[in-house]
Amino acid sequence: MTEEKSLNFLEEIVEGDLKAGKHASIVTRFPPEPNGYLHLGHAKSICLNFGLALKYGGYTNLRFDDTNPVTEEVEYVESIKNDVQWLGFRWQNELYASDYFDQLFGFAVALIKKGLAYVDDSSSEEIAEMKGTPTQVGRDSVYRSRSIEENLRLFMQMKEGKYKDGEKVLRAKIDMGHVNMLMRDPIIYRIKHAHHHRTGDAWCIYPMYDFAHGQSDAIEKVTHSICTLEFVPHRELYNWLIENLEIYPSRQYEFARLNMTYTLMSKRKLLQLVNEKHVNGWDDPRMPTLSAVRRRGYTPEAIRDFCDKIGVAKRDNLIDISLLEFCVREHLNKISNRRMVVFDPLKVTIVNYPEGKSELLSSENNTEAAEVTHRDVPFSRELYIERDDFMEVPPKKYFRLSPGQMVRLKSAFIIKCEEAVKDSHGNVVELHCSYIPESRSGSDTSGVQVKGVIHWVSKQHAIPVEVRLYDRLFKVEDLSAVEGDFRDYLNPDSLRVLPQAWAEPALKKASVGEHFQFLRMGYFCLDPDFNGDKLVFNRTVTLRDMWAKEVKKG
RNA sequence: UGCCCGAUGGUGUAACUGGCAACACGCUUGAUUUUGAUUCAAGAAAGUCCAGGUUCGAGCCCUGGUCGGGCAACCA
Repeated sequence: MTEEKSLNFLEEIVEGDLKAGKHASIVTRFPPEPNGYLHLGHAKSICLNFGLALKYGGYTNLRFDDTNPVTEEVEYVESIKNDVQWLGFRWQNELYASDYFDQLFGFAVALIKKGLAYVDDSSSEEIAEMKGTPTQVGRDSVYRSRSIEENLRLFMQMKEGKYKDGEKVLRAKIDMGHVNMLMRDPIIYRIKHAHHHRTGDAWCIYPMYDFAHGQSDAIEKVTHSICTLEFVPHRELYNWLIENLEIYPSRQYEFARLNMTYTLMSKRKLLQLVNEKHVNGWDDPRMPTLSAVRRRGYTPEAIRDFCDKIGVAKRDNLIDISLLEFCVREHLNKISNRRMVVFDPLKVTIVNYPEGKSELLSSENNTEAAEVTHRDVPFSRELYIERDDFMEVPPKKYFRLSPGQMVRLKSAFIIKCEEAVKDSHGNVVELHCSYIPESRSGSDTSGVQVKGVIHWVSKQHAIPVEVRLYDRLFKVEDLSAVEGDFRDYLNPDSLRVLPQAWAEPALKKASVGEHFQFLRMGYFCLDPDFNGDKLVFNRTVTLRDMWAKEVKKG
C-alpha cells in the first residue's frame, strides 16, 4: 500500500478515541428492526459498522431492535441474518433488545424512583396536542405530578395487564418547554397486548425505541453507536437517559443514509410494493433488497466495493446507480464464464457447409481469468444468430451482417451473407451465408479481416432457456423530489421475459450461484426457483454498450 | 417566529487540519481487441453557496446571510 486512503469522519473519531485512550478497543452494533428485508441502504450501515470494528480491532454485535411486536416477525429475523452473512460479515453476538426487557423494565422503575418518569392516562391525541409544535412549547399533563408511589403502583399494574392498549403510558419527566420535541416528556413505555416473536405473551408493555436502543447499547458496552441522520435529535435524549440511568456511556454518531437514483430505499414503501403485488415478493430481482440483488446476481464483493466507493459523510446524497452497476460489472468481468445465447433468433444456413456434419469448436471460458480454460461449442450447417446482428440496409459504421458483408462467428468461422430470404410480407426469415473454411478460429489462414464478431448457436444443439431482463423499477431519477404517489412512477417495462431464447449446450450444467457473461448480452445467473427442465436466467446487468450510444446519437 | 444538520466538477468522496482543488463513476476522443465488452491513453468539466472579516496566504478559521434537509408516530 503506497498511498493511504484518507479517513472518513467516523474513522477519525474512532482513531481519535483510541489514540486518546478512551477505549482499548471498539464495539459496534448493527441494529435492524425485524419488520422487513434488508436493502442496499442497510448494506452501507453493515459495511460501516462491521468495517470499523474489523479495521480497528473490535467486534460487532447483531442486535435486533424488536420492541414493537405488531410489525416484527421471525421470517424477517432469518432473512436479516442470512443477508448479513451473505455480505460477508460475522457478528460477535446475536442479540435482541427483547433479551433486555427485564433490565429495561428495571431502568424504568429506577427512573420513576428518581422522580424522572410518570404514568400518564392521557389519550394519544391529548398527548400529541399537549406536545406543542417545533415553534411552540408544550404543556404539562395533569398526571405529571403524580407521586412516585402512585407511579410505581400504576406502572406495575400496566405490566400486569390491568389496562387496555393505549389506556396509559409511561413518560420520562424532562421538560415540556424544551426546544427539542423529543425532550418534551417522551413516552418510554406503552401497552400492547400483542404476541412477541421471542417473548411470546410474557409482556404487555413494551419500551419505545428511545428507551431501548441506547440502553441496549449501554448493556452491550457499545462504544460507537452509529446511526443515520434522522436520529440526530434523538441524541440529546440518548445522552439524558445514559446520564440519569447512570449506565455505560455509549456515544451516538450519525451519517447520511444512502439514496440512489431510480431506487426506493424505504422499508415501508418496499413492503407496500410487495403487499400490493407490484413486484413478486421481497426478493424480486428488481427490488433493492439484498435478497433481491443476490437473486439477480450481484455479488457481495461488488456491494462491499460499492459501499467503500460511495464514502461516508453527513450531507444528503443521491448516488448514481451507474456506480453500483460499474462495481458489479467490474467484479463479474473477472469471475464470469462466457457463454453464447441468442435471444431473438434469426436462422442462418451455411450453404457451403456439408449437411449433417457437425464439429466441436473450442472457446475460452474467460480470458480475464488467471488461468484460461476452454469449453467445446458445437457448430453445424444451421445456426441462429441475433436478429439485431443483421440489417438489410445498414447505417454507417455498422459492422455486423448485411447483404454481401462478412462477420466472424465468435470462436468459429468468418461468414458472408449471400442472401436474405424473405416471407410473403417481406420480412427476413433466414439468411443464406457462405463460410470461409480457412478462417477457423485459432488457425485462420484466410487472411480476411473483419470488424464484426457476433455470437451464435448451432440450431440442432441449442437448448431453449427463459431469460428475464430487468430494468429500473422506477422511471424517475429522484424519488424524493417527486410529487404525488411514488407508485405512479413505476416503470411498466421493468421486467421483460423472453420465454424462449437459445443457449449453447454448455449451459445445461449451469448451477445456482454461478455467474455467466452471455457474450455481448450482459451478465446472467440462474434463477433459484426455475421449475421443470427449462432453465431460467436473470440478467444481472448489461454490458457497457458504446454502439447503443452511437445509434442513439443517430 | 424556533431548534438541529449540511453546502467542493453532472454524481459521490478527498484535500497531509491555513499553503493556490485530487480520486472514482459518468461524459468525450483515440489505440488495442475473435465480445461495439475488457484493457490502455488523452480530454472536457468545479475555483469550493453568497457577502464581509482574520491572515503574507482561506475550500478549511470568525460574523452575517442564502439555499437544501430534518424536528410535532403509544414506529424504528
